[in-house]
Amino acid sequence: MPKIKDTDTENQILNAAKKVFQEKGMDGARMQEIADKAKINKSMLHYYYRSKQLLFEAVFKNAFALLAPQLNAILNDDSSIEEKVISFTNNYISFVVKHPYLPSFIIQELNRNPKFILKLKDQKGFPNIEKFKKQVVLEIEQGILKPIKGEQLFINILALNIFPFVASPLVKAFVNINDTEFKQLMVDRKTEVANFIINAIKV
Amino acid sequence: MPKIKDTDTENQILNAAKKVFQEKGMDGARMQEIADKAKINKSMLHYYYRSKQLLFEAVFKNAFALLAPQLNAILNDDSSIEEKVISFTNNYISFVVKHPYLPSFIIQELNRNPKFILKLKDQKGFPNIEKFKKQVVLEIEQGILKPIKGEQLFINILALNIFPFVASPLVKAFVNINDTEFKQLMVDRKTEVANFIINAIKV
DNA sequence: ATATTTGTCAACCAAACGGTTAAACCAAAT
DNA sequence: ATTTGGTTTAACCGTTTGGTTGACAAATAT
Repeated sequence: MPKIKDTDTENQILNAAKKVFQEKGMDGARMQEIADKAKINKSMLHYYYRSKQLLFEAVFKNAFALLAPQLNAILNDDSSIEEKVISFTNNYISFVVKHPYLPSFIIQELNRNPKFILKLKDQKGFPNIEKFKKQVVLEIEQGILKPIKGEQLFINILALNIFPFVASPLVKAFVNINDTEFKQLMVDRKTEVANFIINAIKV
Repeated sequence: MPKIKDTDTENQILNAAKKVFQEKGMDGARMQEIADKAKINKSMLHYYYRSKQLLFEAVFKNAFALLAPQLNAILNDDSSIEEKVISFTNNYISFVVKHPYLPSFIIQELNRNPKFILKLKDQKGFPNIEKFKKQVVLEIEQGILKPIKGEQLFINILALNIFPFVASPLVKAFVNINDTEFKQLMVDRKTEVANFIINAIKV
């Protein structure tokens, strides 16, 4: 071992690759731009990650690993559905503000290559809906919730939270607001969406 | 070999370009693939549309022109909010089944180039939310609806309807269902989503 | 019939792309 | 002091890309 494990370059590359891939997607990203942003020679990209595909997969898995815990919070936690809805909508907005390109990046790239998710599904920590479904059935039996399928409720929660960020240019144009007003509208949604869902499902 | 009155070529090109662009996006699309699919020489693409960018814009505007009337139905119609929600959720699913790649195509490409929507905003027929907002205020005053901002309600309606199609690979993986089950779930949503929204907003 | 315009194609082109190579570099081990 | 082996670089390579050219055929105008 000649040098003291110099993982710095590898990290610079991954950070630069994150930015470029998440902003431009696999097809739009250029290896040269990643190298420039990481301030290293283009050959280093291949030295550390062999190919564009493998570098991309490193970035993608990294991004997905950030998103998964957010979802597991609502799927595997032991609190009530109502509590889950409140905490999830609250947390998710803060999360997206930190990683603005992340949700649309994941969705866009999975649309480009839907088979890719199979590689992720096997890994532990991949969100699983079974516990959530049982909980919904139970709370309906207990007369807490109106009848609804767990799958549909989960899709609705995801949709109301994720969609405005994924489709933000469209939403801004339709609602006819600028970036500042949009940001405020999203902050308002922290309580707005939770109330909306709870009104919809509570008896 | 030109046959009798051949404006047909231009249409073949546009149809092929629609398929390729909507499936692979601007960056992933290849002019050669479009030419092959249209069964014409690659030079014809430039003869009729000058550049990849202009061909793409033709496809994009065409796609947007299909989506806009769907949204105007909920924004400018004279029926009640409840009726609008029911008819929109009902119609939208049928629409997406006919044009599966369309919503994610529009969203993806606007994320890639958000400025592009400014070109569309000027055109007449571009969805405008003002009438809808006034209607929401009115129905709240009349005691029909619970208090909610028109913008938020509109975003929620869009989200619940559009999101599952835009994020279909993700949804399929999380809910752990195959294509057939997903299709069924989407059909169920025709009534499911309408009920969900109405429960959430009706007094 | 002849000339002009429009439509079509095969061949070609320069630039950009992802990836490779071979040599230099440098800190630790001998 | 020399060897060693991971690290870095400039130059290079084959392929693909969007786009162009020039010749030519078909349709239309004269």
